[in-house]
Amino acid sequence: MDRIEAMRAFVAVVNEGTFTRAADRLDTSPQLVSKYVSQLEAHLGVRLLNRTTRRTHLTEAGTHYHQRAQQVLADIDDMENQLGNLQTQAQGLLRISAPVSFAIRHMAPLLSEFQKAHPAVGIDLQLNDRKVDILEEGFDIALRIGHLKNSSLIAKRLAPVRLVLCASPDYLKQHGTPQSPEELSHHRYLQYSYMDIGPGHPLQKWLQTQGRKSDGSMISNNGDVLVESAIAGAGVALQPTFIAGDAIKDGKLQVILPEYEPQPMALYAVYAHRQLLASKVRGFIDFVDGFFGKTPYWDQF
Amino acid sequence: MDRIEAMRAFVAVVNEGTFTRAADRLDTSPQLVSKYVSQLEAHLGVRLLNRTTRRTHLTEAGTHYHQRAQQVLADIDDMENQLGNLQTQAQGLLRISAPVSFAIRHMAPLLSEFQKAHPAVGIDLQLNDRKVDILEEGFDIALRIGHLKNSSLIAKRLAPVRLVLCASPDYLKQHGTPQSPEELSHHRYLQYSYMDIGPGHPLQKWLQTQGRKSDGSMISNNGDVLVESAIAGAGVALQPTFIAGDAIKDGKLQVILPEYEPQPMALYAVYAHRQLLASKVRGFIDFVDGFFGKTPYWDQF
DNA sequence: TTTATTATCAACTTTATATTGATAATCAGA
DNA sequence: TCTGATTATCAATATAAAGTTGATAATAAA
Repeated sequence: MDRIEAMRAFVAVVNEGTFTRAADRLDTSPQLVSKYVSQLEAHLGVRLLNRTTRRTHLTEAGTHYHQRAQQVLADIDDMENQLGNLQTQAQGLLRISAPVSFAIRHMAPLLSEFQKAHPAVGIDLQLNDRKVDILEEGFDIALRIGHLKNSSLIAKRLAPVRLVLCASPDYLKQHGTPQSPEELSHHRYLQYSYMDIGPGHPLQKWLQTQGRKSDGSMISNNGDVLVESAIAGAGVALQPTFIAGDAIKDGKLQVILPEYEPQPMALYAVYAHRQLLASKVRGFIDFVDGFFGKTPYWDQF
Repeated sequence: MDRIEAMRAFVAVVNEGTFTRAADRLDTSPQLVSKYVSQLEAHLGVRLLNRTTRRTHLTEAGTHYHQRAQQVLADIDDMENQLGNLQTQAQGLLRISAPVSFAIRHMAPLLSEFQKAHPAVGIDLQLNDRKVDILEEGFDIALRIGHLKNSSLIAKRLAPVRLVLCASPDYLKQHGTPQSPEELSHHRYLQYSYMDIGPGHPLQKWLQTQGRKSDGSMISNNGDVLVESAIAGAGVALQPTFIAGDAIKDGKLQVILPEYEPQPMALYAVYAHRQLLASKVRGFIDFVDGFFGKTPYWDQF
């Protein structure tokens, strides 16, 4: 027995006066209403209604139960409506984790446009370059850059992320512009801590050997710093275009060995499940999907 | 799906932290708990829990739902407990309808002893000689005297009700003591309005003919009055011993034609149903049953 | 890596549900 | 008083759901 339905049946009988009219109102048969009320009485161990074939009368217990049951049913309905609204109206707080450098440069317009479209959604944007556990830390969505390993999470590809080797024109004038990967060995590498372009790539060997040097080399876990260093002529950086794009466009950096550009990575939105997704999450995914286009503005140089 | 059980499962999972422990607490299988929560989510159209194999985390919707669901469940439990107590503890107001003359003479000690045994039960005693509709008028029990027609009501026999023909010794001295029904025709009958001893009885004919006379006859719907009149020597009365008993014992009235005494009627407790009887009603029925014994005290003359 | 724990799935058995038709009780009006 | 209409409930059956068991994938800890 679904006790909630049974309670609804009982309350309907009391309010409508007869089993038949209650059945009409609940879109069911009088037999079923009768059964429901009987089961409810059996469950409670109390007679709620004195019924003849022509009329029904509440017992003392029934009077008490009716009052409170009505309240409980109203509570449940209210609760479910509230959840329904939460669901359809896209409201609540959307917690997003995003990579530091990307977020600083490119997320402000995205978020402000999203909030224009969904005014009831609050946003909590946390910048992290480590791989957060979105469930454990309570994130709705994490934006990630890289080649994703398969996991139980859903990943939606949002934009390509090109990596380019680049250095300042001044630096290249001084040290020469490499024409092949081998010539790179004479250059200083501005290394990003978590860089991984995959094994087998022509540049891979250079990246690894440079990383091991300790003579005046530079490592950072922040791409902006490395790009700024490259602009200042400190060496060669392998960085995504969403960081280096502006400097390239302005002529402050020059792309080298473009024919050896690694396979592009991608920006992903990662979230926990596909079904019964809160609409604030659904809405954000849909919104950000296609926002940057196939060739994002930062790649237009 | 029983939504209440599903809510209980969800709340247990949240409070216990895992599906398995929740299942332990609810004495069921983790599979079932999982199913319940899934169904609840499907019903609500919202994901309530983000779950991995190792841990569960509430969603925003889940947090809201958990709070309110806990409240609703507590409400329901409280409501049912209250009804349970009402049921087991015999409390509430017991509404009784009883015949006027009987109640006046014999119910006070019964009721006061009953209330000693069940202090939480209040009594509303309404005196009526008409046949009340106990459901329509909201009575729990009606005491009735007579031969009951079968109906949908339950009738429990409580005591025999003997009818005796009687008159005052003075009256009999003046008019003679009848030795056969035929001799009654010379006597004045103090008639009770609703008297019916059934067809075929030797006295039946006399009762009917006397009732039609209009010369100084006496009719009342109250037996006390008729008995008082008989004591005063106004005529012969056919009245129950619970009214006339005292006067007979005191010698103020004399029984005549005892060998023609009608088949005894009975005092009945009439109530609406056998199952799920409120315990105040059950308690009263049990209490009054046997209270008067096989030969009630008013018949001991 | 291996082992243990956990949530969920899938298939099945058992139980409950809802539907239909029938019945007894009651009321209204003739 | 009788007939027809209304009403609650019963009984039987077809359908759907619940609950059970064993298996699987994912994760955490050893």
